[in-house]
Amino acid sequence: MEHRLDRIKKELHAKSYKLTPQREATVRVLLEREEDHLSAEDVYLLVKEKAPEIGLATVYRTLELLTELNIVDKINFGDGVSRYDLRKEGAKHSHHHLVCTDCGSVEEIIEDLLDDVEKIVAKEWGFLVKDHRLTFHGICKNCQEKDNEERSE
Amino acid sequence: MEHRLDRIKKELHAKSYKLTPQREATVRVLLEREEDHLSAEDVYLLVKEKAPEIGLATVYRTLELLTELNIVDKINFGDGVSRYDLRKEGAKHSHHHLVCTDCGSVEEIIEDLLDDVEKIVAKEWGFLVKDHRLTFHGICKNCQEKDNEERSE
DNA sequence: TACTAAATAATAATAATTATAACTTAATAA
DNA sequence: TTATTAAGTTATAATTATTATTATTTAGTA
Ligand SMILES: [Mn+2]
Ligand SMILES: [Mn+2]
Ligand SMILES: [Zn+2]
Ligand SMILES: [Zn+2]
Repeated sequence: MEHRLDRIKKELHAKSYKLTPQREATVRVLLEREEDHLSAEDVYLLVKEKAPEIGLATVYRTLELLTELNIVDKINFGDGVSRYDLRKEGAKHSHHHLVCTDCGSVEEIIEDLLDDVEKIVAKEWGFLVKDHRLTFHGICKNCQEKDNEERSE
Repeated sequence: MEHRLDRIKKELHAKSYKLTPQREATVRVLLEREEDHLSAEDVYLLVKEKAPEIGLATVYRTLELLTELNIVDKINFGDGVSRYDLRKEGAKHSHHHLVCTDCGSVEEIIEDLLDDVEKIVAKEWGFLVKDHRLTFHGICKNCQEKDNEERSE
């Protein structure tokens, strides 16, 4: 954790952004809750535990900055809020998501499954792909099993 | 156009929703601007030309209903608004998009490029895919050509 | 330690979306 | 056709998410 924090500190300094305690606290929250997909408000409430004086606008500004630096991805699952998702160390692209329409769970696919598709897009559409957003909507393994049990009772 | 409108009328009636003039006007706008990706406000302004007395909330309700019926897809390109995208006739899935980060243009890919990926997701993650959202961010053909010209000058 | 651009807190403002309540109407069937 | 009524609409208010403003503070640097 300290390792990744250090890398992020360096990325900030490399672009001559200051490392404030507020920014550090925000990054710590994102690292601690890496699996989650927190909204700005979620992040704000968690950061407040470490740095109670922080303002919501500062959290928004920090998340915007981290997005600009590609440290986090700003994603949207169709509820009214933006969510902020830490990139895996060294990842070039946003990772994929599996959203269960039944229980609401969100699984992550770290492996990049789009290489072939991107080749087609480059070839057929002449589009130079820089990044992607891929989300599947459907029924997660758990919910399928639950359904099966209920049906066989 | 009248053909597709009729189909949509029938889909509404099949679920015992009424076809009001406001809904018809909204659907007509969506059909006329099929290539575009209109926000609720965009739709509202266009519908007002046909039905000046319509309210913005009615447009929101109508778009919500059409989304529920999978006649439109509610999509989000990361600017602050939801956009409403008519499904192609008979399409089971939301289609893909190419968003140019340079000029802001949005191209559509109607062909479904995710069949193979979905098979992997089903097999490896046990996830039952019902729909997907795929957007590529990058540089469109036009902007690439413009860049090349400038560089060679 | 002093300097200064950058960042923050504490608002206020804006923009998008949803809720409420009184009125209107599309579909249905007598 | 007309009466009925659940569903839908308008007008407006409220809520929620996000961004802007401004006076104050501070991180990085010399
Ligand atoms: Mn994720
Ligand atoms: Mn589209
Ligand atoms: Zn589930
Ligand atoms: Zn372009």
